[in-house]
Amino acid sequence: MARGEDLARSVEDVLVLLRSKGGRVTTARRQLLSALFDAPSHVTADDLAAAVQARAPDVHISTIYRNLDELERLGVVVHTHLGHGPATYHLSSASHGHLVCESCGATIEAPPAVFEQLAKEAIERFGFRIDPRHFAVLGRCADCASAGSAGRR
Amino acid sequence: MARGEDLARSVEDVLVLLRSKGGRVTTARRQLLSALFDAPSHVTADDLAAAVQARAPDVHISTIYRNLDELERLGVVVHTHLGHGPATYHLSSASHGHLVCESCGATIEAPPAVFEQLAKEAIERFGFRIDPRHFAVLGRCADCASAGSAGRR
DNA sequence: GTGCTTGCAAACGTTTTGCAGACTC
DNA sequence: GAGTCTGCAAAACGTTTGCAAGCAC
Repeated sequence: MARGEDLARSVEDVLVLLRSKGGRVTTARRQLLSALFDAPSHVTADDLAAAVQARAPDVHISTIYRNLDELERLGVVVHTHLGHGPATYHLSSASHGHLVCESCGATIEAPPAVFEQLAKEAIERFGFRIDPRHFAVLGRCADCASAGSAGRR
Repeated sequence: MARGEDLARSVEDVLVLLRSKGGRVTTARRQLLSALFDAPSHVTADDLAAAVQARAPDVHISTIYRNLDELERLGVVVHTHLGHGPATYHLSSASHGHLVCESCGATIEAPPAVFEQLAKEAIERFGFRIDPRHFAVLGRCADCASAGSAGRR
């Protein structure tokens, strides 16, 4: 059960983990990790590519995807589908649920406690173990809700 | 506040609603609605296209998308992003939350009660009004969870 | 040297768009 | 007849893949 998330405290930690699984340490990987550690949460693969390319221009977006995949397999990052649009990625240590406003796109990071009761209900009723990191709860933020029911979508 | 969902009890109801907004009643729309009323929940645009085309072969997938959009604007249908893959649509009257297993893809329809506490927390903490119809909660279903932590992804 | 990783280009599946013609009202 | 809706083709979008060359070990 010991997983990447426990060990991934720094870029170097992850590189060690990677090497221990027979992986190689490359510039692309080092830069991607560095971008992930620096990034605000909710970065898209594209954002990450831009950050990486600022320092290593030749790194291709497909390499970003491949490595994000790899890092996810190691448990170092998770990705989330925020409603429409591209998936967003972040370190699994920065785990949290998301509340995304359908009107204005604002994203609120919700502490796990908010999902606790839901998690409990899901287990009790269906034996279903939710993973609150992996999806977004859509709705209306305070501002948009009070702006009236005007403007659906 | 009176919205499509309240009135949309049958294909004809929706057509009336449509007409009242200056829309026209066409074969494509009639068939799409009929497909929606017949369909199990969680149908993709493609599924709907297939159902419609069984009776009206020339209806193009782009028409399906355009009309689903329109119907969503009217509040008659909602769409949901089930993890990866295509969006799924259903009548908003058939509203419910979704629990989707990341391992096996099983979909559990959860009654609104399951989301009640989450809804309350979100409002209290953030003034955020959740829309539990519009997203999926990912995790592990009972079978996959008990099958051990084997098989991440 | 072995074999994991990469860049590139090309494909993928889903969804959106522009347009001219067809149809509803 | 006015204006909405349609089919079609083509593009957009995010993502994945095959391949040969390149690099870490």
